[in-house]
Amino acid sequence: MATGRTHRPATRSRGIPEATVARLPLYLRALTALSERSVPTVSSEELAAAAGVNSAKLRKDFSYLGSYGTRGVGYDVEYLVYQISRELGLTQDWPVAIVGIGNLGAALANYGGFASRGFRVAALIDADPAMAGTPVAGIAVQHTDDLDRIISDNGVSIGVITTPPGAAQQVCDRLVAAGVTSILNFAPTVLSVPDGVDVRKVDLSIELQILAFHEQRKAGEEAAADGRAGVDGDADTDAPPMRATPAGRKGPDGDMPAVMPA
Amino acid sequence: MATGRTHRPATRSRGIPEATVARLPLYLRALTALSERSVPTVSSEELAAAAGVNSAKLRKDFSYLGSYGTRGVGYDVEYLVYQISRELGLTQDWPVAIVGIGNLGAALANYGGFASRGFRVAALIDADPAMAGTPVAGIAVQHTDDLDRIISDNGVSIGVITTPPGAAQQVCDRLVAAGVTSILNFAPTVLSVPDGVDVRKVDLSIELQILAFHEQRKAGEEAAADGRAGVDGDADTDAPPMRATPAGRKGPDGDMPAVMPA
DNA sequence: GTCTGTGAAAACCTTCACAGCG
DNA sequence: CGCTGTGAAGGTTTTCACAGAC
Repeated sequence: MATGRTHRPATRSRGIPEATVARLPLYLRALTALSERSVPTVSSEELAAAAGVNSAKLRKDFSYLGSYGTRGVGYDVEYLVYQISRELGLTQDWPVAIVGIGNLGAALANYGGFASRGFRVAALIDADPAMAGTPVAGIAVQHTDDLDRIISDNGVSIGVITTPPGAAQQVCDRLVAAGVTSILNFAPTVLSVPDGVDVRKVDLSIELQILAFHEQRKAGEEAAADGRAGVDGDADTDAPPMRATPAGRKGPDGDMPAVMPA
Repeated sequence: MATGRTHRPATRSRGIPEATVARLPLYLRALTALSERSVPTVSSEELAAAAGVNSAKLRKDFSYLGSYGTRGVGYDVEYLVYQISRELGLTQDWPVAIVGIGNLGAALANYGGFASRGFRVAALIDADPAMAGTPVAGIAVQHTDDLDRIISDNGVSIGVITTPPGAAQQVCDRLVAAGVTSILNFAPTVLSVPDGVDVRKVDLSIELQILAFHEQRKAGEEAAADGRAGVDGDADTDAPPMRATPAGRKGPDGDMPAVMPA
């Protein structure tokens, strides 16, 4: 068994669907904003608009948590903030360790929204001995050699990996061995972890590629719209970067560009 | 209609399901690694393992693109790389503008994996006049005042927002007005955009909250495991941060913590 | 009357399992 | 044989639409 279990078996964990869990933070953020403006109650319609979902979905989501609304009125903002926080486990504080203090790791360490809701950057870890002791966002960077001790001493169960891709799996293994059971991975690598460890990934380049897919569709479907047409940057050589050896296949379009020594 | 359309209407765009599109970049990355090691062909089983999915899913995904495999053999690596790249629109080059050159924006500008596949950082834009002209990752930062011109001059259709949350919607509006039709949003805000504009969001704190949810579940279900028990950091005051006015409701557990002057 | 909570229907996604090509 | 491609089955998620609480 070498391939990583990345996603949990979906709907489990006391009945709340995974899709709903993924939206609770959105609701919480919208509710927190309302709370700061001292808005006492909110309807499913309003809250849904603020969170960017539709109201039927929101009501169904909330129905998994319990009956927290009042018919004809809406939801009590403070009360919902508390219930969702509790459901998400944010009424306790989660010490987090960031491993790999390059540009991105430092950016995350400095990110304010981090600490705001239940999370606390407990340690910054890097493999570069020259960085040890350097303060980043007010926290001294520690060396990878001490990873085990740092994790245990701080009771860290959530780790963030911002190392180069080549180091990610090794760091992951060490984090897991030290007791981390949830990992947020920014390295563009598929991580293998034992059962019981959760991995979520954030991947820049994947998001851009998904956007490019849709962007291409738009360009293709609306042949020539109107204003601002092809103002192209400076000379781009559009040469297809391919050389390969396939045989005749059945594809929807564009079979292969250049030389094919089949 | 003020609330932003964040997700596309799902399966459309010439039949490829959205879930499949989201995995194509994963396959592409795994294939690129194989290609660099000069592996000529790969089976669905092997490729699936490398991409962290199961093989049935992978085969179904590929079936939406066409019949690109050879029974009894597998898939030609180079050929698939090309087909997926083409499907994702990566055979052309996409100039990208990053708006908001703080820690995160700078980190993205420096991120190598950016340029590797079809994307090119064409412009860095920031609202701070003091930053104008400063080179970041070898590119001079330009001022927000020139946003429109910068977008048009470079033919940018994909924008990345890394501003503080308060500025995000405004920047978004300006990007859209200038012709951007795809946005990658790192600010923790729900963006409103007109139809036809795609928004994807990357949200740190949401990912952490989802992990916390599962982490809490684990802690709750395995009452007291064994080794490394509660070594807590320095004194944390665990006072529930609540004061509100709800009435008796039906929830699964923990109705509200402290003083309730209902 | 208003707005929640929820069964039922519809859409979507994943997994199974096997026919059939090489 | 081995491995792809794919109907069919099984799950999950979204949407609809309305009964019923306030």
